[in-house]
Amino acid sequence: MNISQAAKKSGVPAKTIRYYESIDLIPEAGRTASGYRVYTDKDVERLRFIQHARGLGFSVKDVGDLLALWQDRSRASADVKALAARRVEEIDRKVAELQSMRDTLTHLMDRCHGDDRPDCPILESLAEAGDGCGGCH
Amino acid sequence: MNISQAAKKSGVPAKTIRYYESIDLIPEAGRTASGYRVYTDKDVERLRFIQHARGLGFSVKDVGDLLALWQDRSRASADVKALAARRVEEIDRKVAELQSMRDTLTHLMDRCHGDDRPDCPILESLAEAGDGCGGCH
DNA sequence: CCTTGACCTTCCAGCCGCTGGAACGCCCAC
DNA sequence: GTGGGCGTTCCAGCGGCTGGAAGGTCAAGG
Repeated sequence: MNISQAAKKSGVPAKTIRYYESIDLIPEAGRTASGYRVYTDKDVERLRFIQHARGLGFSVKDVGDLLALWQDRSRASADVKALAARRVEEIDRKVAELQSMRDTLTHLMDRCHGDDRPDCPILESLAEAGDGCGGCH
Repeated sequence: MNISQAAKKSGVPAKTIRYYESIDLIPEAGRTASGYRVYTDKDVERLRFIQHARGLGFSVKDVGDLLALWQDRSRASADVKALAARRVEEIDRKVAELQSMRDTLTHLMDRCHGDDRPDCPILESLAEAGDGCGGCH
């Protein structure tokens, strides 16, 4: 099958497949006499694997490691689990960071009239604050 | 004061200050006879404003808008509040996405032994799943 | 006065993970 | 044979910096 069919079946855009090949995340595809890339069902399976892993937010590098583990019949499941655990930690850090931004923002918004007067604690806080709260309490 | 002092006072690295100037987020700094950039306390104040806004995750473009509103004495606080509200929405979307990844990952991890056997529902799910759950229930 | 070393300048490259577009070739149906 | 829809390559750009090279400047110490 050619690249656009592999793209459709795997959910990975054709451009992205070529990109993955260029960074050696996937092996070089076979070619027809005229230079078109050719994909097998196995290739598509691999692409789907990648797509799912990326969907869980794994970096391309980590996806590479996951692919290697997937391929390796003598892998230890502990290695996979460790990768997943690191990803969860990463997510937790990001969520905590976002939540803290959210808390600051909503707090400031509560104290802002939001009308046509210029008076605005949000701007005041951005101008003054070190702690995101502008010494408001 | 020169750029490294402005950097220290504002918390924005010197390189980043130059970058902000290059993308016109801040006006061109004054120069000494020998070409060194010169900053005033007002410049530092602006940089601190930027730093705080970036710390709340506003894009550089949005920071530009916030700066403009800050400068504009006849602004409506509603405009600022709207920007903040959009940022909160953005955060909520991101948190929801991360949480859903987290849920999938922890669910898969629960079902993975994590020992030296190769058997691993995490890899199986990545290989099979459309829903991130590999038809496990 | 000269050297040293810490600063400053500019410009170019690279990070990540694609994505768009230009400029070209190929293949099939009409 | 011609039109359009595939494929190919390569280069550029997104955001938000960050690192490094190559060179100029400045203040302190010998």
